[in-house]
Amino acid sequence: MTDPASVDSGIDLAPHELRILVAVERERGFSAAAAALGLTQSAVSHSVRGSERKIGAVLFERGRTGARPTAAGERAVAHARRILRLLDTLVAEARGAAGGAVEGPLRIAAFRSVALHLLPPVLVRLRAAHPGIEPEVRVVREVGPGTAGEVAAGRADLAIATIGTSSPIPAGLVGGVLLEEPYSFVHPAGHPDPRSLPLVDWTEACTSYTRDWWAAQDWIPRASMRTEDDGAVLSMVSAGHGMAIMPALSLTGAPATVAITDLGPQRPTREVGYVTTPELARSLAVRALIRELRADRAPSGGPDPRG
Amino acid sequence: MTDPASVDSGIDLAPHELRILVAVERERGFSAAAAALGLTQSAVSHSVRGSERKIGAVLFERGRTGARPTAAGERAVAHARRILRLLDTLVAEARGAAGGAVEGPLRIAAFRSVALHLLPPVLVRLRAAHPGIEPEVRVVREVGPGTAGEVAAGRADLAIATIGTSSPIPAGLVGGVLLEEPYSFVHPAGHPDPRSLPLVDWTEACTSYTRDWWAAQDWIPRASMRTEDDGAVLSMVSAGHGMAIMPALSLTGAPATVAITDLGPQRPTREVGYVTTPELARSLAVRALIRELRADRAPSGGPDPRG
DNA sequence: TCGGCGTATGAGGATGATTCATGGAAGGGG
DNA sequence: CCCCTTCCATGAATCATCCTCATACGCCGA
Repeated sequence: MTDPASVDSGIDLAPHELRILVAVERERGFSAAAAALGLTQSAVSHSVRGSERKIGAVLFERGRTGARPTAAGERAVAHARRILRLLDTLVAEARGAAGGAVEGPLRIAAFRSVALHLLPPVLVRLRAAHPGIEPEVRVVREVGPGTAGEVAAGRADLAIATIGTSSPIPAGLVGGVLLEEPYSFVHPAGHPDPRSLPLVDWTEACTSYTRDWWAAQDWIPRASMRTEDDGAVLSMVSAGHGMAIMPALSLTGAPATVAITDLGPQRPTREVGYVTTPELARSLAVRALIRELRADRAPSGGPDPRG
Repeated sequence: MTDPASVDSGIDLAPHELRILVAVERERGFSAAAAALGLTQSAVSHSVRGSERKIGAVLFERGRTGARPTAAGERAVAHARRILRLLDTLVAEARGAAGGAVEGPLRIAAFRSVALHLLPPVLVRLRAAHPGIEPEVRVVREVGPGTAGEVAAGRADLAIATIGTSSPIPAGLVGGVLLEEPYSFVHPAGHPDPRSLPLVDWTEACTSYTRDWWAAQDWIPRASMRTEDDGAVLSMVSAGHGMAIMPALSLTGAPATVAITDLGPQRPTREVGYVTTPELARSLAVRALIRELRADRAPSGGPDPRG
């Protein structure tokens, strides 16, 4: 401290310190973070204390129930995540530039219907083309920050998200539209008057997309029910308890007990696309995945919106 | 490689290793880098060797004349600079969040006319709003990678660059347009037939912008001369040795010995904007600078292109 | 063949990270 | 009220890592 030359030796945080900060924030506690990292609680305590001394600010409020980040801690953790990701891409890109194969983990955030029905064949082809890539799909609710929020927070490399005027690509991220899928009218097969059934909705339903459509209809649902996810909606409809307006992806592999009716040219639609960071968009693994996603979309028709 | 458990302990490079890579690239040699960092040549050699082992690629070609980066090394060094910068901002912003102030250096790359005529009032207001910020402007020729290249290489935090179809924002970076400035016809005041004078050009002139305009004109310059920069162009014109087509910023504070003629509605224009990395776009200092840049642009008219 | 200029390498010491063992503080039952 | 659990903090010992010193290697030009 007294010697100015001694300052330059250690103002910056080492990667393991950054990892510890991120883990403490994620696990909401020192002990839990230590367990998650395979370290001792003491090591985490020492490391956080050292980081705080280097930075000169308290990063976590320690309490009875664990540790929660302060305002300074929030910022530090957000930067830490991005730095760690850049460190990974540094290694990956340098390897790639050296002529090596594409390899390493690839964290994908997707909502349920995409993870179940769109990604599997894509990832099969991706692994066939690039055996070194290890895709990890995490299902994320498309509410709040949604899947794109996972990318923004550094917890995912690429997100499959609904893209539109009401949910644009977040600032600082890049992305593109993969497919525009129509909503269809789903109802129990053989029901005499399915429109009299209550409407079954779910939390992630993009109501803003369908609201305009409802407003233009001459019939409105008798009642409405809300369920957990689109799979549950399909179960309800299949059991004859209601009808629903669902996007095509959620209807993939629907049982024969439900009937699907096209809503005609005025039907509502939603656009599904990918979102990633500009950095990762340049990485070979992410580009390979986007290529496969596009190749998957291509046979189903539609012009290429790519620039 | 043989022990899988040993892999997770150290794939990522420590800050001091990144610093050494950057120094070797800058100093073009291990010994010179060691001297610059106050280390031993042996330490640099060990460190680079360790980094190469972790990455799995040769980063520098060693020879009797020193060391030069390979393709993999180029990428690694560019990432290293950006990571080191992010580490600095992490500390600075965490301190700021705790103390309430934004502080630290802010490296701006700009071409000559912007540095002379656009930035000064902006930086005055920036320093007034955030006394802790220390802006450092570096004048960079807008040729080759240009100012945006400085950001991509991690040598600047934000670049003022010309943005257009022929020079888009580089992949992996983000940016926005600040102003669209017209080119004007500059000639010696009082000259009877300025169009008969030779055209004075300079290295950075965005000839692609003006070329189309020339093609649509019914008069072509008699001859052309090339000078060092736009300031020299203005001197030549002022001395009566030629005429030129120059953007508005370069004409700020032009002497009374030159006359400026508007080229009418068909005049060529160029767009001037900022370019930064997605990570730094989230930092407080960069955001404050962009805010002041926008505030400066606003009074001169034009809609806000920002999303 | 010999300096001069680069880098590579091995051994030893300093620096720092992790662990072990222990202490303190705050709730929640009995 | 006491105990028990669950957190985090702290000090000393252990262990890994980084740095330096000394030296070896390769390459050029005189």
